[in-house]
Amino acid sequence: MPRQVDHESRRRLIAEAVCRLAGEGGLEGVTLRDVATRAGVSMGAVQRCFRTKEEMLLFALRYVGDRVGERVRANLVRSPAQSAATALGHAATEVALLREEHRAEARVWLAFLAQAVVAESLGRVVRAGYAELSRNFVRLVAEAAPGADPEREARALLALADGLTVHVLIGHLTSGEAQDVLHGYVAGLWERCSAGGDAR
Amino acid sequence: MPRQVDHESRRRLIAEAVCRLAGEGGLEGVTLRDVATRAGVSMGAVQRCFRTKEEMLLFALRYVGDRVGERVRANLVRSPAQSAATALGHAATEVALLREEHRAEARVWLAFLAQAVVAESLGRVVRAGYAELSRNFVRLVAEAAPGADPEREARALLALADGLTVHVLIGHLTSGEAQDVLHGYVAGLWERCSAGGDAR
DNA sequence: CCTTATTCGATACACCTGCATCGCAACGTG
DNA sequence: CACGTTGCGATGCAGGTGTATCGAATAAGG
Repeated sequence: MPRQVDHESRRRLIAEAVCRLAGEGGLEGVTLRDVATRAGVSMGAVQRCFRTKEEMLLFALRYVGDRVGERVRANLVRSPAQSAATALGHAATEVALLREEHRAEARVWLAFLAQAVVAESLGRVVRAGYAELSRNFVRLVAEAAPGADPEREARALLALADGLTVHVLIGHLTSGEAQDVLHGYVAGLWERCSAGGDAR
Repeated sequence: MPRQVDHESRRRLIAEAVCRLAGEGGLEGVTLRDVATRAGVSMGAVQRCFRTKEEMLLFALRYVGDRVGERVRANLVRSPAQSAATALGHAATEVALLREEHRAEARVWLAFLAQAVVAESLGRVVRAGYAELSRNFVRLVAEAAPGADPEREARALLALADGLTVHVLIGHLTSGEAQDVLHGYVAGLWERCSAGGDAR
């Protein structure tokens, strides 16, 4: 067996090239040739790692999805140290990808999102990602705001975070404004249910 | 001057073909040839109406943006008859494009949105649309919830509506769940500020 | 009637796409 | 050391893309 290369690490290398390209020019700007160039390998290598372009995109999508999910989970495990409410705020901020250094990641995510609406294979992956996020959020909400309906509040928070991400990407909101909105919302949630019964 | 055709109506005809195609296969599935076929004209006619593809997409984007904005505005003018809070709910529901018959429009909008992040020309149009929506929402919030910070609440509501739209399109939420979240949020907003001061 | 301006449909063109193929180089094993 | 297996880079290929061009059909003005 000659020339054994670590396929998995190469796949990650290529996935990162995909992400950088998608962040710059959207998913339509992702070409096998450009990916190969950007990753510093030849087209043949890309073709050996992924039988087809769709397979490559699916891998890249899981790659970024996992990274975001991982960060949220990391936030969760060190949440006991903080109040559940602030943990919720941090998690939402994380999901909203508001920090400047995650802007590229957010662009990639939106590009995949738009494609996932019309491509069922991507849709499945995206849904799975959101399902896990949702579970985590429900848990956090139940802990932080025992009075409210956790399912609904979690859905609202997740949707709000995503909407804010999009609005920041578009340039309709600044990152600071979005953070302010998110912070205000979480504070309101905490206030509403610490006051007693569920809202509505 | 021979064979005078109504260019404007033909442009709208083509824009609708663009929307139908974008709703089915995303913006990448929009081809000049397919557009011409779908609109029932020849490629030459499309090229006479729009010098370039980008020009065509821009027109189509404004076309759907105007339609949504128009519906929101129509909701606004007949709002005096209803409470400002329910008017706000209706407007948000309208923006979220939750009704089944607007699902296609929502897909088109998301397709444009994703492209607008990386194409400045589309971005300007999208931002302009959101700016107008935002103004209307601020007015409604100020009327419905005098206690709260209208700017921030309007931003939150708009982002929430958009986020819900995306989650419904992806299949993470059903239309009913989204409507429930939206309704709950508006109710909470009303409750929070009718109780007195702004939240936080 | 003939000219002329305008629209339209078809086609040509250059380019780019994803995928398949093929020869060469690299390596562990006999 | 030879050898065969495996990876890889380059190139070929068929299809599709946006745009430019061109001839024909049409309808007004002289």
